[in-house]
Amino acid sequence: MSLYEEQFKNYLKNNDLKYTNERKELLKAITILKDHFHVEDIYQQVRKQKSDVSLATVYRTIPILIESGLITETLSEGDKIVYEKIYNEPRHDHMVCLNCGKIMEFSCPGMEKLQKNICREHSFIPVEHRLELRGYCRNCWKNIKQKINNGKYNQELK
Amino acid sequence: MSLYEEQFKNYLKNNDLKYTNERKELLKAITILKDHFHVEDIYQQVRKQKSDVSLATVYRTIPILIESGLITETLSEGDKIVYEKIYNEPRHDHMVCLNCGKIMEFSCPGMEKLQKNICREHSFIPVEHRLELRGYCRNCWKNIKQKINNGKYNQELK
DNA sequence: ATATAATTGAGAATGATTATCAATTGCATT
DNA sequence: AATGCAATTGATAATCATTCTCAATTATAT
Ligand SMILES: [Mn+2]
Ligand SMILES: [Mn+2]
Ligand SMILES: [Zn+2]
Ligand SMILES: [Zn+2]
Repeated sequence: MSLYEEQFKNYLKNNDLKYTNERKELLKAITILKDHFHVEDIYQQVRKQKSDVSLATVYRTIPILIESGLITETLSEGDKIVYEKIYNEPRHDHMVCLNCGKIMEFSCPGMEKLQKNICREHSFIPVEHRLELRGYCRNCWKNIKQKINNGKYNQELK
Repeated sequence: MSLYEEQFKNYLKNNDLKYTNERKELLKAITILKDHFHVEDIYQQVRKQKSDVSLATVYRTIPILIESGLITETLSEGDKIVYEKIYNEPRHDHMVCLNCGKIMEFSCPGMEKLQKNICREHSFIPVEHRLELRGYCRNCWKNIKQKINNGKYNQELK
């Protein structure tokens, strides 16, 4: 039994929740998914596993996966929420390109330290943080500069 | 004419947009609103001004207010988005209490510097950032500790 | 005053998420 | 292994914030 499964089953047991086939499939799905994913990605992955888990159950299970420390809500793009695995994964924050939507990861221990100081100063007990840098990735910025030089920077970028 | 109005009218003119009565009322509304507010707060404020601006127009105007640099999308609580004024206001970030929802502000120049460095390292051109610390405010944490001591920390906190 | 493109309100539509509820199932206990 | 029961599920309806549609209105350049 993987550490992932161990962690999940422990959480379920401690909360009088059952380890159902659907939850087994959903656990498998997120272990397979890479990087950042949407609710719909999870749903599509269980379907690839030839399982009939309903979308309602996907939604119902997400809070459990979060509570059990396996995934987290990373950021929201428009109305869709982006999730990712966090169990045994290194902490990190995100840069999002405003043009192509690419998500890049980085980590910065110095920043964490500053955050802790600030919390102490305000008697605030931190549980989690979310830092999102929005701007333009190398490629998109190159394209934008080009269009500006050609006088084509009217309305649309893409 | 206030700086606020000046800024707004300039933006409108530069983009072939009209300075309508509805936009006048909405501008007035956000100058009156304090701190962090929701779409519904803006709508309620224009109604207090005895104006019949429709909710659709409130939604339509928000992107314009953002584009013209008057307000910004600060954070999202659940499905509702929280806005605040930024014109001539000092930059800052937010702490949100997971128990009572209180939003506290802070600023940290050191953090801004680190962010710039990271962007440079990744050839990322930053436009804006959003940092949100989630945890428990002084009061809520005090209550929580008390309940733990009394063995009452079963499910609900509040 | 006129022309024209932008704007508006009302209400329909969208789309992600949540709630409902009868049928099913995991699992602790005989 | 059979029983009992609370937890779970799928199907589908409901929510609710936001966006879209379109005919009627309005701001602004000339
Ligand atoms: Mn990530
Ligand atoms: Mn603020
Ligand atoms: Zn990009
Ligand atoms: Zn609090």
